[in-house]
This record gives sequence, structure tokens and C-alpha cells, in this order.
Amino acid sequence: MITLAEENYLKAILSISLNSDGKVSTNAIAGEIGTSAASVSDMLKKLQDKKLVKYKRYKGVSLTKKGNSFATSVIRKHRLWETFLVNNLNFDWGEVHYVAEQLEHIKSEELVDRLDAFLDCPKFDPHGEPIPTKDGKIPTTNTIPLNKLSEGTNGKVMGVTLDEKPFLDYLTKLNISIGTEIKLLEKISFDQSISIKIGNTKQHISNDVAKHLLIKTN
Amino acid sequence: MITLAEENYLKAILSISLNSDGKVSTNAIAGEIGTSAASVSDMLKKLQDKKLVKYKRYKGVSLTKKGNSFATSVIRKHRLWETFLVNNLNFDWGEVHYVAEQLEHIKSEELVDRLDAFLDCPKFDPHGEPIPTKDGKIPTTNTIPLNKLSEGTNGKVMGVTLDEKPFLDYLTKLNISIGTEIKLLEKISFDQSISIKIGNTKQHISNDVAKHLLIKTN
DNA sequence: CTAAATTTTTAGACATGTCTAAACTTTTTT
DNA sequence: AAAAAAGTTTAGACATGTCTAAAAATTTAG
Repeated sequence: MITLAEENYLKAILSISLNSDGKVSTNAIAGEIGTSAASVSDMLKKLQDKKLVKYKRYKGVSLTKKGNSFATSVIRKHRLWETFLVNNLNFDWGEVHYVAEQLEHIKSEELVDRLDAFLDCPKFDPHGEPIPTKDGKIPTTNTIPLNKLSEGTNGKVMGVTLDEKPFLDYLTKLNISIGTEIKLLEKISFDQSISIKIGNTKQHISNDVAKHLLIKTN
Repeated sequence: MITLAEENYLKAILSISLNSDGKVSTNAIAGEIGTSAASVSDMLKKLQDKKLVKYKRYKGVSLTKKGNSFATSVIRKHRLWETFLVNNLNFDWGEVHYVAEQLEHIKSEELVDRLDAFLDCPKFDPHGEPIPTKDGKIPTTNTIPLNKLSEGTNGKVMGVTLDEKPFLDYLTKLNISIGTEIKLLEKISFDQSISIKIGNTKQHISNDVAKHLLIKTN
């Protein structure tokens, strides 16, 4: 039986893997989970014993097939619940993360299947993030982060890659949501900040914001 | 902050209180939760420290106002989730208990409020059990257990007071569900078993089954 | 290629919640 | 009212998951 803490570690390892190459470091996990490196070391040994990760002291960690399957399932549940909360319970997209972090640990395959059907098997959650299928496949999109676009390019916001209230509230304030049309006007080389046009309004945003916006070019 | 284990103890104490008078015994709680009397003793001390129960060694326990409020809230969440699972996800009424036991511990007042609204503020769950309101009031009904009816009386099943799959599956087999019309034909004094008529079919059921069926007489 | 800085691991402690076995109260029986 | 039975609590142990401080390994810099 896998515990709640173990699920959170596996999810963290998968999240980090998806945004970087090679083995995942202890410190990165500690940062993601908000715990000490010592605790991470302890847990990695336990996950190793359960054959959920491949781990060598000082050399970082990666998920086994089994570990990856659990982690993907947690993310699937998280995103399905977020979809339910926004679509059916009228939550704002910035308010759902904390609740979904709890709901993702409910153990019942039947529940997930039925929830998925109830929601009409959505491919993306309210943040535009892909919902893994029952068999663990993650839908791909040909989108690129806004900060990688070249000047003068038009595109549509297809998703965000950060699910935190302050960030999402800021986007809302900027009038950015899924589907918003954006034109990249200018990149400032000094701090990688960028000027964009939304509708007829010009805005200026930092690289930190731009990198979390996934764009499909027209 | 109240823990999952604490919530389960409070819920157990409330459940037992509702079906009996006076203080709740350690053994009764142990039986309800499926743990040892020793563990219950330990936990009662902790709940006492948190002002959630009134407890005297060897003398049993009762909920404080605060404890009662938490316990009622857990039951409210449990029954709202059961309603969602049956009404919206098409679960069978015998399958929902285990899942609702997990969902009842999700912490988010917002979530409960919105779920309640989504379900149109139901007064009773799929088993006919009353759903406590947000302010802790439990709807009452003028129903009586089937085993207390007198011979020859007609009535309608308004609820069951046991939420366990084997029991509910048996009821389904007997063609009994919420709303079923039942006539009590005969009570056998030897074992308190009873003969009943459902539609045009005669059935014979034990007192153990009959006492968990709440009837509204015509 | 050492020395310093960084990262990671180990050691020891603590909180929560559980258990069994033994001791202690209370209740029931005779 | 004493003895037996039943119910309850304490004592001591264990598993999980966390922490801080100190030690060890690895990486980076001079």
C-alpha cells in the first residue's frame, strides 16, 4: 500500500523530471515539496525499497516504471478533480489547487473512471494542462512557452504551467486566460521581459511570467 | 488542526451517542472504529486536551459542543458525498461508503458549500439518512424501525440506518429500496423475526435486518 | 590539483497513532 | 461482601514521517 507522503514524493519527482533532464536531485525534491533534504534522503530509501524509484546515494533519483505509473495516476486525478471543481462547482481557476491536492489522494479506481466519464473524458484541465489517460499516456500539444516566441508572432494561450493562486490571479488581472490571443511585440534582452498585445492593449510582463504561458502560434 | 484519526473518533462517538443514552464507553468506540480499547484510551486523552470531549477515566466520554460540531460536519460531508456519488456518478448505494469515508475528510468549507449547492441542498442521502445542515441541525423524520411496527400495519421505507455493502446488497435482493411499500404481516416472538409483504410477494426477515429499516406508516 | 563551497547523507530526536501484555477499576455473580 | 468476570487504563514497543546538527561525498574555484 502506498502512503499519501509517498504519492507526494513520486508526484514531485515526476514534475521535476518533466521540466529537466537526467536524474532528479535531493535538493530539487526538497524544494518542490517544501521539506528538508534530510527528509528526502530518508524517503528515497523507502521508495527504493518499494521499487518505486532508482536511487544511488549522492547520484540523484529517477522513477521506475511502477513509480512513474503511480505518479502519473496522481496527476491524472489532480487534473480531473480540478476540472470538476471549475466546471461543475464554479470554482475560480486560482482556487482549486489546494483542494485538488487533497482530492488527488482518494483511493478508488472506480471513482476516477466515473469522474472521468462524468466530465466527458476531458483532455485538458482548466489550466490547459494535459490530463493523463487511464493507461498513463499524457496528451501532447505543439505549443511553446511565450518567452521562446520571436518578436511579431501571434498566438493563442493554450495553457499555463504553474498552478499557484498569486500567478493565476495576476493573469486574470492582465486579462489572460485559456484562449486569449496574444501578440509578442518586443523582447528586452536586458532582463528577458517582454511586451505583448492583448486585444488592443499593450502589456509588459517578466520572463518569469512569460515562461509559464504555453502558446499555439497562428 | 484536527487530524484524520481525531475526526474518525469524534464521528464514532457521535454515531454511538445517537443510538444510545448517556456516556459512550471505550469498548463501544473500539468496536465502532475497529481498534483496540488501549488505543481508544490514548486518543480520548488527546481529545480531552483539545477540549473536544468530556472524559473521566473508567466513566465514559461525551462530546463537547466543539466536538459535536466537528463530528456533525464530518457526517454532513460524508452524506453529501454519498449523494453525489449515487446521483451524479451512478454508483450503487452499496458501493459508496468506502469512498465517502475518504472524501469526508477533505478540508475545505468552500468545497462543502458548493457541493451542497450543486446537489440542490439535499435533506437526505441515498440511504434516507438525514444530512446535517451547515449550522449543524439534523433534519428529523417521524419514522420508526420496521421491527417496532405492529402486525397488519402498512408503511413506506424512508431510510436505512446501516451503511454496509452486505446489508444493502441483501436489501436489493429482497427488492427493498427507499420508497418501497411494506406491510408487516406477522412477528415471530421466538426470534423477533418478521413476515412482510412487498408488492404481492411475502418475505421473511430477521430482527437484525428489520431494525435498520425506517418506516413511515400510511 | 588541492581547498572551499555545495550538496547529500547519517545520527539522534520527536510527534502521531497503533499494538500487546499487564495492571488496575468497576460490575456482576454467588 | 468477597470472588470472578468484564471493562478500562498504563507501560513499553513499533512504524511513519518529520526535524536539526554533524559528517561525508561531490562539485567548483583558485
